[in-house]
Amino acid sequence: MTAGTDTPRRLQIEEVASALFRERGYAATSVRDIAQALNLQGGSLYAHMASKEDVLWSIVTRAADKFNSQLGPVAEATEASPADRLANMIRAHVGVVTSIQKDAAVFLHEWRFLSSARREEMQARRDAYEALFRDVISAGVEQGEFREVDVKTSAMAILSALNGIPTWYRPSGPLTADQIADEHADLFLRALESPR
Amino acid sequence: MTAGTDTPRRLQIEEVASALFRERGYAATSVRDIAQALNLQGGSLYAHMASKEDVLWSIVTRAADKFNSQLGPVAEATEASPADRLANMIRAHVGVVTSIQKDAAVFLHEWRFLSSARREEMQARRDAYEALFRDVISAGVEQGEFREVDVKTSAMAILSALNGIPTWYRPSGPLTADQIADEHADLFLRALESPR
DNA sequence: TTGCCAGCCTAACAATCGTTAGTTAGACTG
DNA sequence: CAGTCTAACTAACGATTGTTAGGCTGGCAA
Repeated sequence: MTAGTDTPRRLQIEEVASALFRERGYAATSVRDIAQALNLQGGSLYAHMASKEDVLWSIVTRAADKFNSQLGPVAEATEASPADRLANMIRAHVGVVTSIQKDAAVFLHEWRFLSSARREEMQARRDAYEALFRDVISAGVEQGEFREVDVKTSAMAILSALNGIPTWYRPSGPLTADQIADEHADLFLRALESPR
Repeated sequence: MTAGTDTPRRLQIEEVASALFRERGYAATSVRDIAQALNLQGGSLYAHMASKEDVLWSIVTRAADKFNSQLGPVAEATEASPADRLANMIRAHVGVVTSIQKDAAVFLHEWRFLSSARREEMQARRDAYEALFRDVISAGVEQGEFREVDVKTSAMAILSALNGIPTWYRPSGPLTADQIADEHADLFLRALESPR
């Protein structure tokens, strides 16, 4: 009988798989690699998972859920100005990529190895997420708070910069996650704001 | 007898491989996949290449050479101010990622599948390249042209933003490569420059 | 004590992997 | 016309892939 999807063993598997997927990539990580990291045999994993892709799916959806839950409230706080909202969105996004660094890296780079149905679902979620950034930039431009930048280009520049963080951030480094978040918020607000 | 490394057939192989490595990833692309795209059998490729990794190496080094040759002169033009130099570096980098988009994407994402000796060599080249950006930012801060930003964080933000371009840029899109280059140079100079 | 069952093991499966070897058809070269 | 070279073919190799099936074991419930 296949166990549930949130038993302790299953979570261990996902944790180890996340680390390996990140280091070697999903396609280059074998089921036996994952098992070995847990001192198990390859076949034993199938008491806890339905397939290798299932584990990837768990990691990716959990990360996606975290991004949405952390960023949704700030993005929809329309009582704040677009500039404040964008700053909070940047800080929230950096908070996620630094707090679940491994999962975030897998979410960002390995999601395309999902089979087509799941990949398309995730693509749609990513599109919607990017739209949150385009919308707040758009609002800022319309209200004159931001310069007349190209909205899509600016949004992609911001998200690409933030999504690069998991590849170079080290918790033991000289800057805290909060400092990195503030630095990015500062950089991009100055990049966008209209001169006073 | 193995043919040379720049025969027409070899270049075709590299072109097709570059497209497939980009779409599916190096590890998930088989030699037979590459052969099929050229209407050949898998084994036939070995008349033109020593190994699958060799093809990746060709693609990656060619891209790295292009980055160095395009950016080196601009980065070393110390008669220009740091701000001007950084703007030119950004435009040069965007020029490369848009002109050899496929190869650049492979260079940026698949280089880690090289075997260890080659991977370490490429890592060193990447480090040196990133240092060009850190150095110009550093110089700008010292001369007061730039604010007192965190140099490493700013450099990574810029490079991550620029390196994201190959994943979303479409030559048929509304913006030309030059417009995208200018937009990024503009964004990041405003982000860094001291208020007047 | 008995029986159950989760959790692991071993062994094997069909498919596919990168790569090698031997062969063949056709186009040049003398 | 004979000889050589090129570029492809087919076939197979050993290894590895994801996955399945069946058996063993130790601890808990009745």
